[in-house]
Amino acid sequence: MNTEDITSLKIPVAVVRRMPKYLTQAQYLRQEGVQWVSSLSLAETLGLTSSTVRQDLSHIDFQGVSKRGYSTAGLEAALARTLGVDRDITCILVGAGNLGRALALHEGFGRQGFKIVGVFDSSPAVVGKKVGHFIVRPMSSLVAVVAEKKVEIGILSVPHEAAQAVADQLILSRVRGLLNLTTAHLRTPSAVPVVDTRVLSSLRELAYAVRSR
Amino acid sequence: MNTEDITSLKIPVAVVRRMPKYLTQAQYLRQEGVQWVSSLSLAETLGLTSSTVRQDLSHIDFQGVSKRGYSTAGLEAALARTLGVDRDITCILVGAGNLGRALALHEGFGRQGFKIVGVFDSSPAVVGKKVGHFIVRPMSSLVAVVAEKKVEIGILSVPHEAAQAVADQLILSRVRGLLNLTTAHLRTPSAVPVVDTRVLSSLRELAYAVRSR
DNA sequence: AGTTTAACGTTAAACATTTGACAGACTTTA
DNA sequence: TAAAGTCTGTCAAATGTTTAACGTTAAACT
Repeated sequence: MNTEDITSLKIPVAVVRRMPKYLTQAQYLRQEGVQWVSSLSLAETLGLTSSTVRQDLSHIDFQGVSKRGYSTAGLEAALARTLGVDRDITCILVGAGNLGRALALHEGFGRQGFKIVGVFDSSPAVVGKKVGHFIVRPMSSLVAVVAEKKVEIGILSVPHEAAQAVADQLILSRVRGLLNLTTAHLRTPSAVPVVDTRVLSSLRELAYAVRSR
Repeated sequence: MNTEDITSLKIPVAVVRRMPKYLTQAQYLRQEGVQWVSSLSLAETLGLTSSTVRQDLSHIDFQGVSKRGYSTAGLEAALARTLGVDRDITCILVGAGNLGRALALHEGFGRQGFKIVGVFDSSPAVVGKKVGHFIVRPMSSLVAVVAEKKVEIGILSVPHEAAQAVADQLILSRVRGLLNLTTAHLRTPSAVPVVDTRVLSSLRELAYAVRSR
């Protein structure tokens, strides 16, 4: 046996968190027609050191070129492959309140490969209504839709109180990961990763930064 | 001279990031009528170790009690004070697209002290329209509103391409911090902190977690 | 062709964070 | 009033992350 590909063996979480930023920037530069980018210039635009950038990019299966830097197109492709966003990912959204509807209507995620294939809500008042081109479905149809459409990711935008119960239903329906937009902390089996995007927490973190001076 | 209050001297960022979670949980428990909470039980519900919790809470100006733990009400108050969210914070929102409108309509932030006092957009097609009880204002009125209402925080939900320019305008208008909901990386003077809430980055991070196995 | 030099990739040191361990404090119980 | 037991606060070790430094590679130029 052979440690042939160090690259694919557990990338540090701090690095994984930065990878989407590199990807966004590589994508942007490539679209602007820029062909090469150096670790220093990436660092400057993302507020990091060039050393961190080089260290981070050493985890992906892609080489820079002396005196030029990294090819933007190559970097974009390699990062997308590493993150697993080089193929579409099907998602469903649970909770068709203001935030849920905003996300369902936002086309950017779809363009980046995150395809929403269903919008669910537990409230009979909302079920059956249209959100963009979606018709809001009842929670009872969750399991069937996840199975049929091979849904990988569930996006939660329900009220705090309902969050854990909905998360449990999503896990039972066999989604593979959760994006949590609620303020609740979700408990899941370790095979079902959760990433939190808490706007309220971010506001509070910002309050500290603004006021502790 | 005297190092009297170790508590108020630079709390590690990792700790500041967790404080909003402790606050949310303390608030929830207090509302449920729970009076005491131990570091172990906080740790279990938030997915941490009890050691981390005790270490973290030692940074706030509040003491636990042997054999009982922390008073939920006391903890809530102390955390709010430490984070600076014990008084209202005025915010404005720039970008009245789907996401911006959803946030403006979301009442939860207001209940937590983040008072939105204005919604702005650069598009003449949107200016003057209503979003909830707000009338969308033109960017030209930004400086005056920030000064008049003593706005501390600007929330950005504009398209990627416009983000830096809008951030610059917000900084000139003298907001003290930015919540960035765009995919752009914002460059600001160090006196103006930025906290990012990138849904797309979170989705990508989740893609890695789901697919790298 | 050879030299220069910009940039990468990697190492190791510095720094930050997390964790386990335990003394001491306080409540409870008898 | 004393003993038992539980939970905090803190220390120090372990782990994880960031950074500077430097050898190496290959493009560009003479």
